[in-house]
Amino acid sequence: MSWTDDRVELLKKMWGEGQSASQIAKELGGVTRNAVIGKVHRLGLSNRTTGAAVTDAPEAAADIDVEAEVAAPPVEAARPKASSRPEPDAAPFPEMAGEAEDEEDDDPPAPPMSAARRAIIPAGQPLPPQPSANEISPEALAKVTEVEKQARRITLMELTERTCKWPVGDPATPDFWFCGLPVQQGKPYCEAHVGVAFQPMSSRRDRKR
DNA sequence: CCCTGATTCGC
DNA sequence: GCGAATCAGG
Repeated sequence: MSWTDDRVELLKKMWGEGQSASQIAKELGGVTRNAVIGKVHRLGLSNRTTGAAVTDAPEAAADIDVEAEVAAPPVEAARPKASSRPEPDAAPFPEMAGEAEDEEDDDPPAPPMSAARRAIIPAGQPLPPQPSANEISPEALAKVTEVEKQARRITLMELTERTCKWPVGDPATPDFWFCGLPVQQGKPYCEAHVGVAFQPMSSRRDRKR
C-alpha cells in the first residue's frame, strides 16, 4: 500500500482526532503502526502534547528550520500523553432530550427522567453487566455516574475493541448508548466501568445462597 | 504483558 | 519517501 492522497487525508484526520497510530494503521489497512508513525513524522504533524515538547527542550539549536517546522495545525484535541484519556473531541450533549432533528415523533413514553434514569438501572435483561446497583462501592458508583457524563455516548456500531462497551440506559429507549471511553487494556470497559463490572466480592457476603 | 509515540537507518 | 527494528516510556 502506498500513501495515496486520501489515505494521507484519513491519517491526518484520525491523528488529529487523537487516534493512536495503531488504530489508524488498522483502519487504513496494509500498514503497520510504525508506518503510520513514520508518516506522521514525515508530514511534520506530530506531538501535540500540551505545548510542552516531550523530547527535547526547544532551546538552543537556532538552525532548526530548514525543513520548516510545519506550523502546528489547529489541532485542538489535547491528548494527555499515553495515558489514554482522550477528551472526546466533540461531545455535544444537550442533556439528551435531543428533539433537534426528530424526523419521527415516536417516543411519547420518554419522560424527561434524565437524572433519574442514570441512577435507576433497568436491570433484568440478560444483556451485559448491569450491576445490581446495591452492592457496589459507593465510590465506584459515583465514579461511574460521573464518567457517564463524560461518556462519548456511542452507538452499537461505533463500538470497537478499544471503546468501553458499557451500556447505559434502556435498549428499548432512544437514549440508549454505550460509554465509548477508552477501555482499560484487555477489559471490555473503561476504568470506571471495570470498577463496577468486576467486583472483588467484598461487602456482599449475605445473599450468598 | 499490554500499550503508546520517537528515532534510526537500510532500502 | 518508506517502514521494520529499535528505543523509551506508561
